[in-house]
Amino acid sequence: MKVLVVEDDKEIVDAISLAFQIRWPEAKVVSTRLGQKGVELVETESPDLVILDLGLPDINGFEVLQQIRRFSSVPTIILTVRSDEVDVVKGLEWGADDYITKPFRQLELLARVKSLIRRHSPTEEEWLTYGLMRLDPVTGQLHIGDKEIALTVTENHILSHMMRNAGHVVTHSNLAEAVWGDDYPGATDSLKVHIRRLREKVEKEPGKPVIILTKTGVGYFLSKPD
Amino acid sequence: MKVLVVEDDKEIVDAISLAFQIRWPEAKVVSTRLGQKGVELVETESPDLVILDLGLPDINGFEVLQQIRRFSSVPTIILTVRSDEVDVVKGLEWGADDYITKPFRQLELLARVKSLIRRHSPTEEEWLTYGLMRLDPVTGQLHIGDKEIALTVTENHILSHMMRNAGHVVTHSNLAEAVWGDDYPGATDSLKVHIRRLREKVEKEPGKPVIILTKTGVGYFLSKPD
DNA sequence: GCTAACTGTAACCTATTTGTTACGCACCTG
DNA sequence: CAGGTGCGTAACAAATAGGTTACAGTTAGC
Repeated sequence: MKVLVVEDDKEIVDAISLAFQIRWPEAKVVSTRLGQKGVELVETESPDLVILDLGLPDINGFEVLQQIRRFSSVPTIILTVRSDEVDVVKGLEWGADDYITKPFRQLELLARVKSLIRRHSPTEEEWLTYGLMRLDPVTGQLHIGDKEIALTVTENHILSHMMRNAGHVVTHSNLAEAVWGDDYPGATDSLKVHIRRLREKVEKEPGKPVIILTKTGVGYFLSKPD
Repeated sequence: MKVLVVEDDKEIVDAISLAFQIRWPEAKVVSTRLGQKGVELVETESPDLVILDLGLPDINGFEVLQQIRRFSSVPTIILTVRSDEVDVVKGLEWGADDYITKPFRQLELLARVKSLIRRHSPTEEEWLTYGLMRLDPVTGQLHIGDKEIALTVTENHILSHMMRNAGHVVTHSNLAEAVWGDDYPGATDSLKVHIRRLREKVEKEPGKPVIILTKTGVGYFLSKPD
């Protein structure tokens, strides 16, 4: 468990360190007072959690958050003296997971940290459900009613991504990214083949799909479950 | 999107409903003043989000949360008048995902809700709204009241451009540029065909449009909503 | 190292979308 | 009222996107 604190006020850093020392001694706290350095440390230290002050001496806290989010989804709590609601909204919209205003109480900080870590902890197993379908995205086992169907990894990627966006259209590029990662080869031709194969497994009549539907020119979406 | 509010103070319920109505109209708000009823509603209504007051007339809010957590991991925000830190810590440790203290600001509530929902469904989308119409310009899905209509990419270009210029007349050339890019072929004849097709999807009587109106010699515009 | 399963490519077919054209109607102008 | 302009409408043709299938290369498991 490693925590990165990006904060220029030494007192605050000490308070945070102390809080962890007392209540969560096995956690390691790393800190820096510069935003730029903070971004680098996220990369080199790969912390499990970032606590980020919005008012930094070098660059704006939002800027730091934005840069971090370009390559990492590390849980991040923003810290602000201002109780200014605009900052909070902005921070959350830019990808922060939580915020806390200074002055804060130790207990509250730790409770939020704990809650955040729990949410991100990989132990939580999740099932995706949609209508009658239940999918374990870890194993690719799909249940429809009492039938059990084994999906291949690619099919699993596609279907789980669609189920996570239940009811909404997901674009071709979105799906392609979910399957082949950030930059995928130009030809997304195979996508339609995979869709066909999925339909073969999922639909009664693959030729007349009622679950996996097409949005021409855009992508695919799951029909609304009754 | 369905929200369950468990709260006995009618004013608070109204405030929450109002906040959603204004800023997130497609969300449905269900509420009850009793904790026991709240637990049942989580089961029967399967909301996407629960907002739970800790001070309820029948049973303690923690009790409610605990019972919910026995069978559901629905994202839950707890609501408390007390800024008492112990409550907050306890709530978060018992499985709440976030908390907010009364009195709260609409923006903050919605920001937290949005952040929480986003964690549960990763696609964030921006909607264009105008009167009863809501359009997702990324996918071209259009909602009018409870109807969902699929627009083609061209129709999507046209309508989203008009919605972005809500209430103002957009010229033919403006629209043409929005659809076909900087320099479009001379004949914008097809524009009127697309307008016709849009009206077919959007208007009750496409022949007597009341939403997409013509400004002869200039272009088209959206009628003022109500 | 062999087999079965999975994946991507290509060729061909079908469906949908888009642009074109022709024509009708309303309105304006002289 | 004749002629012109601008928009609406419908039918058709072209272009594009998606569906389907077969096949071959790759991978995984035994």
